[in-house]
Amino acid sequence: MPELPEVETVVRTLAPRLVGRRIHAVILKTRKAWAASAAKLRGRRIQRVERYGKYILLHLDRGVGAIHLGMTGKLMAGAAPGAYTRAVLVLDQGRVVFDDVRQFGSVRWLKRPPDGLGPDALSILPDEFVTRMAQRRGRIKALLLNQAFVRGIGNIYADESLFRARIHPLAPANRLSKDRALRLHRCIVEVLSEAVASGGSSISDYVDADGRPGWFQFQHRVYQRTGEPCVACGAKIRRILVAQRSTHYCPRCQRQ
DNA sequence: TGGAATGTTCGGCT
DNA sequence: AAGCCGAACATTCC
Repeated sequence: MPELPEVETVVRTLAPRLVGRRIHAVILKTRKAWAASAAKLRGRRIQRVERYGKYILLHLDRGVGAIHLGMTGKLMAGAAPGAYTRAVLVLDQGRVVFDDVRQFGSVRWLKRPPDGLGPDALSILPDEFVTRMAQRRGRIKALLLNQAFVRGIGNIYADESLFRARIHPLAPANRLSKDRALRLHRCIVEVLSEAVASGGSSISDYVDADGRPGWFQFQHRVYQRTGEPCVACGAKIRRILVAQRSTHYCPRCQRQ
C-alpha cells in the first residue's frame, strides 16, 4: 500500500506519538541485511518525523531512522507483535511495530537521509517538472515510477494520474507538449492530494499507524479495473506491462 | 497451478 | 549512456 499518500498518512498518525520519545530497545525478528544498521537506533531520541518520498524518516539526535514499507510493510503504534513482525522499536513510552509479510521493506539507521532521489512529487514546481520531462526520452509511465526522477509516485498513482491527464502510458516523456506536461503535473498533485485526504488506498490490507484503512481505493478510475468501462467514455479499460508493472489505461481517453 | 500483488536493485544488452 | 529487459528478493491469494 505504500506510495506517497499511504506513507504520508502513516507519518501523520505516527508523528504525534513519536516526537520527543527515546528508543530504548530495538527488537529484530529478521535475518535481513538491514538488521545490523537498525540496531543502531537504540538510545537515540526522535526529534522529528518526516515523509521523504516513500520513506518514513525519524530525525534523531544523531542520524536518521529510515523506514521503507516495501510492498506489504506496516508501521503501527502500540500494536501487538504478530507472525509477520520484523522489528519492534521499544520507546520510553509505548512502542512501534513493523510488520512486513513479503519482507521487501527495511528499517535502517543512516547518517543522513537517502540520496539519489528526485524532487518530491507533491512539492516539485510545474516549471521544474516540465523541464525535467523534456530531458527524458523514456516512456512516461516508467519515468513516473522512477524515484530518481520524482519521489513518491508508485504504480497506483502513476496510472491514476495519467488517466486524469489523458496521457498514454507509453508516450515518450520528451514528446509531450508543454501544455500536456503541465496538465500531468496538475493531475499528479490533484490525485495525490485527494488520496492523502482519503487516508490512502487500502487495496489489500494497508492500515495507518492507528490501524485504520484508507478509502481512496473507491476513487480509483483505472487501477485494477481491467475490462471494466471507463468512467469517462465507457470504453473497456486495458492492461499492459510497462517497466514490468501492470499498467491500466483507457484506450479511448488516453491516446498515444 | 501459475501468475500477480502498493517496490527496489542489479547485471546485461543496445 | 540512457533506457530497456529480466531476474531476484519472499509470501499470499485466487
